[in-house]
Amino acid sequence: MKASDRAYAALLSDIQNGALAPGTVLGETEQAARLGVSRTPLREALARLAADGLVVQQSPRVTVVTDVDADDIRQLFEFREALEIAAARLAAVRAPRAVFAALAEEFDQTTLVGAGRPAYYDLIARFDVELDAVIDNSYLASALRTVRTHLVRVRRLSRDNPTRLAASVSEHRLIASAIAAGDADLAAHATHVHLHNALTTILASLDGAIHESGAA
Amino acid sequence: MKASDRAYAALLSDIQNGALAPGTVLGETEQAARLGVSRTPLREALARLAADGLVVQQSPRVTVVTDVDADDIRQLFEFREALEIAAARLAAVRAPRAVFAALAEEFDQTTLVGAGRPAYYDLIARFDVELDAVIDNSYLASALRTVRTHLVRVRRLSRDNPTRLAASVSEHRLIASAIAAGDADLAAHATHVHLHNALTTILASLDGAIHESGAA
DNA sequence: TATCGACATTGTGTATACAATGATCACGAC
DNA sequence: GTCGTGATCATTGTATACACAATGTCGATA
Repeated sequence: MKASDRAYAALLSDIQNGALAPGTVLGETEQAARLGVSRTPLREALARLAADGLVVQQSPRVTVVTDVDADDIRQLFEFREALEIAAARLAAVRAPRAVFAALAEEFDQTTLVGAGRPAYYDLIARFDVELDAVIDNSYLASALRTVRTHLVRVRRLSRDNPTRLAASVSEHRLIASAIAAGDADLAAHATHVHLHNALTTILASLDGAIHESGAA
Repeated sequence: MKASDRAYAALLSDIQNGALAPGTVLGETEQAARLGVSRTPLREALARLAADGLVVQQSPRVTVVTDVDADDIRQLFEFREALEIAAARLAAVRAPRAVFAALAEEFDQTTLVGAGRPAYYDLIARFDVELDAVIDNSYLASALRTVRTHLVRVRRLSRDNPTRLAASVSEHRLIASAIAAGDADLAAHATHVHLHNALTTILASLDGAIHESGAA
């Protein structure tokens, strides 16, 4: 594995799990030493992170980890909505019926069995992979990848609550079955509803966290 | 100006205007020598072009200029439609009325006067800038920038015809006035129509070019 | 005491040198 | 004659050295 890949993976992970908090200044020399690579591959890693939007060059002198505030989340979800609604419509038109019917069934099972959180996230991931595959659009796929990269941090901010998780499973089931039925409008609207609910929950959780920290 | 910026600008320009044709292999040493920079900044430039999707690392050994075929154009326009419809809707909700009313008026004037091609492209560019500004969404803006970068090459493939240009001005006028009126649905649908017409023209022009070259 | 200037320190931008990997060509064996 | 194996060569990946720019601090002067 290339040193630049290792550096990118390490920095990405550190930023996503919060080890490198927003606002942290990433000096080339410093990070190169920390990760055990030289400055050249580290610069490449930083450039990739900058392209992803996870770090930003504030001045030629300082590269910092980007912040995640409520307005960023708004922007991210506006973008996400545009992409995922388009994706859902395309999938409804193009997807082989069987694939998403099977996924809908699995979402149904997950609800009934009440499987744990990991199982759900795994199922969601497979749903995303299938979606990317049937959409057959590298631009959309690439943009969705960016969105998902940022979502990892957003999810970390808002604690996931079990009620929301159950609702989310049910919403996914509807989206999958709409795609399976070839109903583009329903797939689009169900996606819209899903994202609206997800955003509402996240913002509420964020407000709660602010109030708590304010009270503490 | 940084050497890496110069290299990026030079390569971008060369790719967009066709001096570096699709499929061209870009060796680091070779291009560094050609552009008069060392390999380090050139690598950075190549990385940025790869992030833009204008070049691709086929193997760790060869970086080539990406091809533009009909399927790529389909993908690009699916993506563009998702972004621009979302952008039009957001603008209709958020834009100060006056700004886009003025733009609509200018599009109207352009039609009447029959101003030349450069004036139209200039007006379009200002429309895009205004759109980006009122949308206030860095993710959307960044994705739209990528789309526009690719569109430059697509436009080169299809020769622009005057009839289409006139229609395009008229379509833009409607989009601008819909945004000015705060009518999100109309702005979205007018954008949809505009992109449909643009794509149709491009694909037709592409077919024509193929037949001609086949006949020649 | 406050402000301006100069110098030092730190960190990035670029170049170049070195190491490693992959490809190609030639030679030999089957 | 063809296939396989090895060696050489080119090209990338990484490291390091050097140059330049920016910022901060210290001192001197007003």
